[in-house]
Amino acid sequence: MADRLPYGSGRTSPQRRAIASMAEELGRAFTIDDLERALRRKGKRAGVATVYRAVAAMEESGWLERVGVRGSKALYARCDSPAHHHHLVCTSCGIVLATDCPLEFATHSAKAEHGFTVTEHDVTLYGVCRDCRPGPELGEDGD
Amino acid sequence: MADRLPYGSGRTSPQRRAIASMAEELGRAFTIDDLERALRRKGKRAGVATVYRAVAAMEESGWLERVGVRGSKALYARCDSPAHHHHLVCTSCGIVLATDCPLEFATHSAKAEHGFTVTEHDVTLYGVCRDCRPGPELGEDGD
DNA sequence: TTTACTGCAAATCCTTTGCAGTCTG
DNA sequence: CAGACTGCAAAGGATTTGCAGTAAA
Repeated sequence: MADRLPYGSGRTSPQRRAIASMAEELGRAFTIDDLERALRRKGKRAGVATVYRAVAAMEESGWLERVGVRGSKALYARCDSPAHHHHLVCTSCGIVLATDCPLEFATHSAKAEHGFTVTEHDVTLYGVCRDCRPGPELGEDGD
Repeated sequence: MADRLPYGSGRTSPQRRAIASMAEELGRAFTIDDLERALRRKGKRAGVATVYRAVAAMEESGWLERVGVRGSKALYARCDSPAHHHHLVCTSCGIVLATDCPLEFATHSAKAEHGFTVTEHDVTLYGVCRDCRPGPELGEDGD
């Protein structure tokens, strides 16, 4: 378990517990829809509104993060790291890796070149993770 | 005018001409709604669907770019630069500045550290441009 | 003349909200 | 017991689509 509560100061319930453990179990990026489907597959049901509300609470508590979009649906993922970072989302399996913020210098150059003060930024890198990458030299040297 | 046609190989029409010139005139980031409003203010009308379709055509032809979101609405801006780049969107006045892609190295490190091959990325930096920045030492030293 | 563009309205899609009922603390 | 949480269904907001009519080429 994490040392941070899934739903901030909120109350718990069978649904929220199921939602939290499913988010944990999925391990990778998911949409609200993915989550619901996964729950249903396990025989656990939760109304759409409940899932949206629970996810919102978890996001607010920092236990979950919005890591981009897939089509027109928001993507979320479990993410404990309190440090500022960004996400590498595999478009094949949805695994989410965290990467340090690569924009410190961009922020600097924006200021230097344009006098622009960056206050926020949205960054998500999409691509294919090691395990999903096809290719000849994908040996089983790793894990 | 630009040496690139606003709406690719499409046909022209009074509406599309008005939409294109308004996008040009606005100069900064706008939502479909902003655009419509601006047109109406000039006495030019265009149905929502028409604006959406025209903007889609212009985006596809590369004459316009999606430069982020404002709330739940997509933000667009005129942007000729054919080179890969990202946007600095002023949250105060909406001016859009282009900045070189700051992610080459992030892409590299993603690969080096995680074996992750970045194929796409969404990056928009929000902040305050020089002209909108408040503060005492906003001298007229620069350009 | 052909067929893309227009406009309106209906339809989608994702997400949020209202409300009465249930359950946690 | 008070108030959060749940679920259903209706509401919302942005964007898309169907269709008949108009107008570029």
